[in-house]
Amino acid sequence: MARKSLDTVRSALRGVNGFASAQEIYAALAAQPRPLGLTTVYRSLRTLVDAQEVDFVRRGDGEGAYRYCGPAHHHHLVCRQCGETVEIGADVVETWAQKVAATEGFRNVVHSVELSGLCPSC
Amino acid sequence: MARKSLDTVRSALRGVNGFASAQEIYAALAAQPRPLGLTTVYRSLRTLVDAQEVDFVRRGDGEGAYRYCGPAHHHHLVCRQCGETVEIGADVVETWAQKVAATEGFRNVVHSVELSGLCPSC
DNA sequence: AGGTATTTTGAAAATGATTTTCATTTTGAG
DNA sequence: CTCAAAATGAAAATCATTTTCAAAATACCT
Repeated sequence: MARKSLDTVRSALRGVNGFASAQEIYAALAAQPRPLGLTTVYRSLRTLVDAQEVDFVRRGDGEGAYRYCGPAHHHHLVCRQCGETVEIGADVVETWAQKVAATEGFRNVVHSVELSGLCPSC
Repeated sequence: MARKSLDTVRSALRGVNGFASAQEIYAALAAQPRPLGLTTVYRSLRTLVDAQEVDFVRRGDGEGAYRYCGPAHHHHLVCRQCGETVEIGADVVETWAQKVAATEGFRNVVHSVELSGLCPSC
């Protein structure tokens, strides 16, 4: 499908430390010599998410945020005040999720865990 | 502030087993003898959330969902095919969340855990 | 009760992110 | 080079949510 644009979005996302919204990426690329249309940015992001190359979460205000994310699956603790994000390991949760799923007879279970609070500086 | 409408929304939410979006509550109340305006529904929900009487989370599609939340806090496992919902205890997660928060120095941490998969019948 | 200030409501417009439509451009195969 | 399929993006359409603002309900004072 996408070729050039996919690479563009991917590297834009890689260049970001943490999360970026589609709008932010679009804005960042607008300065570049070859800007991408908003439509294309959304399309590429979706492709990347489908390919599990990119993580997708919702910010508190409902805006979607994307992050380039290697193969590993993990979770975040985000400050609801300043947006500061900490990556956290969640082995406990992983195992728990599997166990619960098994107990209830559910298959193909995926989980999403969101922790939010106030970071030390807020 | 609100008086009648607050009560209306509160009981509408109580009558729901699980989560409901503002739009859903509005639609449900539209049938009632004294319907509430959408604006008022949103206003009341916000008030209830501020008062910590109601829980707020974002569904995957970005729509906000509200749940009347007595003292007990629990989680769900929902079938992505038929919508079947199972309530699950998550003591493990509760403790884990507290520990992680403490480790990172975050205060006032709330967590939301969503598990979804295919239920036995699907 | 009468009158006025304050609060509550909700219809309609505004916002903002995301998706769709669709015509144009680019790319690739033959 | 030519034609068809894939990719692109501008503009319109969606949709949840918020804001605006004027009318309606309620409270308060005399």
